[in-house]
Amino acid sequence: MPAKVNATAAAAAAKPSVRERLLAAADELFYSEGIQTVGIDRVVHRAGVAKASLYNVFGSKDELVQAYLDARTDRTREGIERTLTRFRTPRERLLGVFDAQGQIFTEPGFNGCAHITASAEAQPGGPVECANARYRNWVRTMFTDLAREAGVADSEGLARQLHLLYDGSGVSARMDRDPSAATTARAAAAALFDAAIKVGEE
Amino acid sequence: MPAKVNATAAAAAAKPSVRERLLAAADELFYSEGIQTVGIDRVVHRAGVAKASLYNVFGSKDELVQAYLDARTDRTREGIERTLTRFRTPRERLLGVFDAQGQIFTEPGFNGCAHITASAEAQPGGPVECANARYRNWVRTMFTDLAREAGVADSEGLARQLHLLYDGSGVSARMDRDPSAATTARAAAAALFDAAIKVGEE
DNA sequence: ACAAGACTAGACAGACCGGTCTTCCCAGTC
DNA sequence: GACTGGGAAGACCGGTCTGTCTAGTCTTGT
Repeated sequence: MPAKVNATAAAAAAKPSVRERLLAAADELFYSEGIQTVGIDRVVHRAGVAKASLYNVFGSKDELVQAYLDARTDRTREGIERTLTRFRTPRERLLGVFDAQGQIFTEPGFNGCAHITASAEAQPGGPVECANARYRNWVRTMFTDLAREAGVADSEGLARQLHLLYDGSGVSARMDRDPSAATTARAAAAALFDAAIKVGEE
Repeated sequence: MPAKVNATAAAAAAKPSVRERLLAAADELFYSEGIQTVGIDRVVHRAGVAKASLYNVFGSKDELVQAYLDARTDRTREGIERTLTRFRTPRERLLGVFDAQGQIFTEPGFNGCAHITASAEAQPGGPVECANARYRNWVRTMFTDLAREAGVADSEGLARQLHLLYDGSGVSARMDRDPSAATTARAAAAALFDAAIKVGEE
C-alpha cells in the first residue's frame, strides 16, 4: 500500500493525472473562449489526452463542464477565504470580499464570472444549472455569515444586497473591461453596511 | 409617391415586413434559447421568410444578432422611460428604474438581460460587443442624469454604483429565478442615494 | 516473462452549422 | 396577356460538433 501511494504520488509529481490535465485544459479553454465554441477535440489536444480517456473519466461534455465549474467554485472560495484572513474586524472582513474580487479582476486572462457566462450558454435544467446553484448558494451564505458576525440585524437582507453588488461587479468588470468595478462595489457595500448597522441601532 | 407610401403602409398593416418578421422571430428564439443554440434555419422558418431574404436584409447572422440586441435596447429604453413618467420627485424617478426592472422580471418568458447573455456567447471584438457597449453606455448616462437631477453631488459615482445593482439584479432574477431581486436592488439603491445626498449636504 | 488494465491515436457516424445558389411562384405593371 | 422583380422553398457545400469504436502502445503487478 505505501509503495503504491508513493508510486502514484511520484507519477502525480511528474505528470498530473488524466483528470487533472483535462480539468486544467477545460479551464483554460472554456473560460477564455466559451463553452460552446470550444470543442472536445481542442480540450483533449490541449490536455494531451485521448478522446476516449475523456469519455472514460467524464461521461459527457456536460459533466466535464460541471466539473470545470465546481473546480472554479472551489478555487474562488479558497481565494476569498485566504484574502479574508488578512482582515481582523468583522466590517473589514465583510468588505474584504470585494477586495478579493478586485484582485481576481486584475489577474491576467480575467474574463468575467465563469458561472454567469456558463449559465448564458447552457440550456436550463442541465448539470450546469446545478453547479451554478451550488456556487450562488455558497456566495449568499458567505455574505450572510459575514453580515451576522458583523452584528447586522437583517443579515439575510444585507447579504442579498451585497450579492447583487458582487454579481454586478463581475458583469461590469467583464463587459466594461473595468477592474475598478470592485472598488465601486466595495464603496457601495460599505455604505449599505453602515446603513444596515445604523438601522439596527435604532 | 403618396400612392407608394399608401401601398407600403397597407402592406405593413396586413403583414409586417420581412425585416420586422425576422427581428420578431430572432427576438423570440435568441432570447429564450440562446444565440448559438438557435440556427438560421429555425429563425427563417419561424419568420416565414426565405433564407436568401435574411441574407439580403442582414448580411450575416452576426448582423442579425446585432439588430436584435439594438431592438432590445430600444424597447428597454421605451419601457423605462414610460415607467418613469409615473413618478414626480427626482428621488422617485431614480428609484423608478428598479420598479421598471421589476415589471420586466415578472413578464412571461423573462430570461435575464439579453445583452449579458449575448456577451457571454459572442467572441470579443465582434458587432455584439458594440451593441452591448451602446446599451451599457445608455444605462450609465441615464443613471447619471437622474442622479444629477436629484441633486447628487457625485452623480457619476452614484450612477456607477446603481449600474452594479442594475446588472446584479438582472443576473439574480435569471439565475436564482427570483423576480424580487428588483425590490432588493431598489432598497439598496434607496440607501445608497440617501447616503450620497447626506454626504453632499455636509 | 507475461497478463491485464490504462492510455493514445485516430477513423468514423450522424447531426447540425452558416452561407450560397437555383428554382419556382405570384402580385403588380405596361 | 407578357413581363418583371421580390420573395418562398429548399437543395447543396464545406466545415464542425459530440460521441463511439477499433487498434495499438505502454505501464505495472505478479
